[in-house]
Amino acid sequence: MKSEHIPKATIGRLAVYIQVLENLLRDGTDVISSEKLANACSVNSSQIRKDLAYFGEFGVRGVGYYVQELITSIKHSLGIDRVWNCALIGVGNLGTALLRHHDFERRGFVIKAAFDCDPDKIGKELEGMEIVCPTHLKNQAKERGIELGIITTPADRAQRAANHLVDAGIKGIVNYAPARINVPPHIPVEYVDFFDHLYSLAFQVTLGSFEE
Amino acid sequence: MKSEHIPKATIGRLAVYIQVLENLLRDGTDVISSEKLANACSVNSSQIRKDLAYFGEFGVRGVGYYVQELITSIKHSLGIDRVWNCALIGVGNLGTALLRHHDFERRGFVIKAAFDCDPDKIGKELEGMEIVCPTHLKNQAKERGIELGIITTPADRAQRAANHLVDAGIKGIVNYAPARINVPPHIPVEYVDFFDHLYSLAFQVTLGSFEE
DNA sequence: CTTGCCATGTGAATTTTTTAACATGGCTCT
DNA sequence: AGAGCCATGTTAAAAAATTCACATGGCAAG
Repeated sequence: MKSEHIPKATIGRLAVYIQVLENLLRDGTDVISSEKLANACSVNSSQIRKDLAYFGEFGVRGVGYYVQELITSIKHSLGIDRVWNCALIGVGNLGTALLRHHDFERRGFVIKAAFDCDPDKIGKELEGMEIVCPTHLKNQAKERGIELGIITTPADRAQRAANHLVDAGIKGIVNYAPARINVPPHIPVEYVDFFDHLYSLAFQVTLGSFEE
Repeated sequence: MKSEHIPKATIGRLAVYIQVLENLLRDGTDVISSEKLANACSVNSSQIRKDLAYFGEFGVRGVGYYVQELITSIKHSLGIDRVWNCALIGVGNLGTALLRHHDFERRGFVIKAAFDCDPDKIGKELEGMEIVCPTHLKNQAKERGIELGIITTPADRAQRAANHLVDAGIKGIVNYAPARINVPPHIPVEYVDFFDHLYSLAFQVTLGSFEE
C-alpha cells in the first residue's frame, strides 16, 4: 500500500508491537501470525495487518511474520534504526533521572549535551556530561550533530527552552514540562504528561464502580 | 448531555485542559472562552465543548468558562478530586525514581507501600517506606486501603506482579514494565511506554525530511 | 423591562479509524 | 509439477470521532 498519511494511533501501536515482538524473540518465537500477535497486544488482527500495510509487505502469506525481520522492518519504518543525538534542557529532578536512565541510549536516543540556566549548575558534571548555559545551544547543536531536543524544565521555563531549541535549528522536541509551547509548524512536538495515564486509570476505576 | 461511553482520547485531552487551565490560573486569567482555550491546547473549539458536554454543562453562554471552576469540574469528572492510595511493585531504578517523585503525591496519587522480591532489598527503607515481599501485598492492601497498583519491575516479572495485585483485590493497574500483562477484564490497565513519544517524534522528523 | 450580543451546548454532516470479508499468493506434501 | 492449505494484503462496510453550523440562553447596557 505505502500510503502518505499515517494515523497517529498507528505509530503508537507500532511501538507496542515492537515491545511484544522483542519479548517473543527473547522467548524463542521466530514466526508469528497477525492473529496471535493481535492477541498478545489486545488489538484486532486486521488492525495489525493494516498498520503494517502502511509501510510495506512484511509477512509471508500462509505463514505469518518472521519476528526478527518484522522488528527490523518496523524500526526502519519509524526511522529508529539509527542513532538520534539529543540535547536536554533543564537538569532538575527529571532531567537528571533521564540522563541516568541509559535505556534511552540503548534505544538509539543519545543525550549529547545538557543545558541549564541555573548558575549553580553550570560547569558541574553529571554522568560525564558538563552542564552548559542554554546560550551555547546553537554552537553545541551544530558541533555535535544534535537533531532532537528534550525539555525538562519547570512549566514557566518551557517556552524559553523551546525558543533556544528552535533557534539552534533542532528538528523535533519532546516536552516533559507541564506546559504547552509554541514553535514553528514544521517542528513536531511530543508532549509527555506523567499524570495522563493515572488520570485515565482513576477515571476508569471510578466509572467501573458505578455500573454494578 | 451526560453520555455513557466516553472516548479515550477525550480523557487524554481533559488532562491537557487541566494543565493549560492551571497555568492560566497562575497567570491570573479567571474566565476563558472555548476558542481561546482551544488555541492554547492546539485543538478545535468544538472539540473542547463536546469533551466537556460528556460530563455536564460547565460554562456560561455568552461568557465562557470560569477557570478555577472548570478545573474543579474536570477533576471531579475524572475522579481525581480525591486521594488514591497506590502500591508500587519493583523497586529498581524507575521504582525508586517514582517513590522520590513527590509530584505524584501532590496530584493525589499516594504510594502507600513498596514491594520487591529481591531479598537484598526487603527490609530496607526508602523515602520512609519499608520495602516488603510481594507475598504480603494482600494484607497490606486491605490494611492501607490501597486501590491502585504500579508495576515497575523488569519485563519478565510484570505478569507475576500483576497476579499479586489482582489477588490483592486491586482495582486498577499502571504498568511501566515493557511487557503486556493479562488480568481479568474488569480491571483496567494503563501501559506507560517511555519510548512511545520518542518513536513518534523520530518518525515525524524522518517523514518531514522527505516531503520537501 | 426589553433588546442586542456573544459564547455555549447540541444535532447533523463530514472525516477518520476500525472491523469484517475475501481474493491473493507462497509454502508444503503428494 | 500440481493441488490444497492458510495467513497475508486489500477492498468494502461499519463504527467512531471530529468538525461544522446554528439555535439557545445568560448577561449587560439602555
